[in-house]
Amino acid sequence: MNIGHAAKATGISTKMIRYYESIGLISPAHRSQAGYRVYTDDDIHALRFINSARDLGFSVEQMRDLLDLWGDRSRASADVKALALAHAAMLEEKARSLQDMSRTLRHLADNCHGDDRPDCPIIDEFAVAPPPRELRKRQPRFGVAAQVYSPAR
Amino acid sequence: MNIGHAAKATGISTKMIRYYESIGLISPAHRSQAGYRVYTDDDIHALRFINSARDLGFSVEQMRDLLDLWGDRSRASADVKALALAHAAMLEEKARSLQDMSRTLRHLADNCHGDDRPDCPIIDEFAVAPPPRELRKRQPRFGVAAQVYSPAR
DNA sequence: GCTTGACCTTACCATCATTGGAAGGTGCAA
DNA sequence: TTGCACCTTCCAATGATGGTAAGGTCAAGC
Repeated sequence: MNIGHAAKATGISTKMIRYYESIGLISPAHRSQAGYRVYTDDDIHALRFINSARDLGFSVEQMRDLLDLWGDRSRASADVKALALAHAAMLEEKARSLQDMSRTLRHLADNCHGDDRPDCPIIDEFAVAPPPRELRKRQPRFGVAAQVYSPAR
Repeated sequence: MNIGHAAKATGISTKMIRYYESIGLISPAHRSQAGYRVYTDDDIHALRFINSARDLGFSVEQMRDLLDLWGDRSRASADVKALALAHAAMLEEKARSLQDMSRTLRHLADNCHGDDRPDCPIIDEFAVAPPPRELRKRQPRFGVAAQVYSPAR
């Protein structure tokens, strides 16, 4: 199976498959005589694993940990569970934070006429509110896959 | 007021202030004889506005739209409200998506012994689940500030 | 006046996951 | 043989941010 076929079979683009190989997330594929990458069923299995983990918001580094555990069947269960639960907690925290943002925005919008009058608290409050000396700790500017916990290695 | 002072007054790093200038989000600051950037109260006002919008998850492009509306007071209210509500809706959708991910993970973890036995559905289901021919449309791989709506220009 | 240290300047490079393109080689079918 | 779809590697860009290096400036203390 060549890389295009593997991409269709796993939902990961050929670009990303090569990238994952280049960063060592997956082991280098075997090559045909012409130099084409050739994928076995086991490779496909691993790529599907990666695709699922990616859909669940795991970062590449987290996937690396999961794949290590996968390879090390003897100690998989407990560690994987801990990793998954920690990740779930982080996802929930992100979700809460997004909801807070949304609530703030809707609150501002509620006090905005929405007609042609120029005064609108969305604009005014934004500008007026002083940045109080970092009580709100600067969030890592967000991307779901940010590493927030250091996983059990 | 020079850039360091402006940074402390607004909560935006000097790096980012220069960056925002370089991409045209803010107009170029006046310069002192020595070439130092000099900021007026109006500039500080704009930077605070940006800081608040950033905290609410707006992308640079979205902030650009908001700043345009800010400058164009005659039609601000309705457009800003629409922009804010659309953004709020997007934030909620992201939050829901994160919660779905979390729920899936916790569900998998529930069926994982968490002891030394090697079988753990977190691992097994990941790998087994086939990637059904793109029913789940590939999410834009997430960052809160992704442009999802095209704002009223 | 000189030194010191804190600030400023520009210009790069790195990050993370991903996409795009260019330039060239390969496989297969008509 | 031609053509097209696929493959290869390499290089660059994205967005928002952090870092660093090499050099200029300012103000205080001596």
